[in-house]
Amino acid sequence: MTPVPGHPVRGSRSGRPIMALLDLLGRRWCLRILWELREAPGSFRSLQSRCDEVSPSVLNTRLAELRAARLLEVSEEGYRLTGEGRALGERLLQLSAWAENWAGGSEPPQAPVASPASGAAGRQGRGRRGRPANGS
Amino acid sequence: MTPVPGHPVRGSRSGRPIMALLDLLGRRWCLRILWELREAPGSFRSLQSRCDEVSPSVLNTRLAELRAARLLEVSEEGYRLTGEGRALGERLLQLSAWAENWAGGSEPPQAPVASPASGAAGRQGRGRRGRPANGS
DNA sequence: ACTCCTTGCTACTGAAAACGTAGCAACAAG
DNA sequence: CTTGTTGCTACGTTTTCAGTAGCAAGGAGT
Repeated sequence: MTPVPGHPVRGSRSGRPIMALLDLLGRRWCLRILWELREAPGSFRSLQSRCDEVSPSVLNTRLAELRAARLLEVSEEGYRLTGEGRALGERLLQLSAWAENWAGGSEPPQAPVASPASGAAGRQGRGRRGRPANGS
Repeated sequence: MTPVPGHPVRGSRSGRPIMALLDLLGRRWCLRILWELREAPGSFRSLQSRCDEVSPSVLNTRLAELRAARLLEVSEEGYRLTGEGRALGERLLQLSAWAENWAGGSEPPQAPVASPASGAAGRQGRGRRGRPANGS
């Protein structure tokens, strides 16, 4: 089910547009697809290669969702953003600007914080303390 | 593995910060968590209820990732955004503004476009035409 | 017409991520 | 000591993704 503003989505039945958007954008490859199309429209297969060879099944699913959400459409030159999609793309561009700055502040990729690994959450002992979280 | 700007992430080995960000934000509940914390800090369980009872395992994973990404930290009042996190939150606010407009244009929730259902992609016949995609 | 190639997309299977529920340790209050 | 809350971990089920194979519908070349 494609999230559409105005009615409940995964994780929220409020129907608030932002929730529909957050659900839609929170799906894998969705942001990336918008990002790629923001630069230039493209065919299915071209888009697939630009998105690091994403599997066609997922790509097709995302494209269908994004079309249902009216963020992109099909044209002679392939898939491209709609007017609304382009407007959203502009916002994403600002995210990129933020990300550049973010990168500047976290260069040292030398085990900065422990990541919870793959599985469910992590390992470590058992319960924690009784208050906030493990101290900063 | 928590995506960090400066080195490869899921779906992109370019190391571009925007890719790390797109990967991070593309994970479920991530955007929502930032959104909720943007309004006010909160404890683990409070955050869990605000995020529609997200399962604690995923929440914990996301919180760990977001902390590793330095977007949020732990304080007396619970989890809260860092300076960078707050800056990102501002961008998300703009997304909300966009979403409101988006909602205005797509009110009619009466089977506007066929969603590809749950499974892999969809059904329908088999192959399509040989050109762009199924008409707009 | 007949190959050869490209494109859009579907099918199917195995792997990874998310869900959902249960429950423990560490306090705090009564 | 009992009751309640908080931060999380465990783990079995369900959903989503990934990966690969491949078909139908053109188009180009011959």
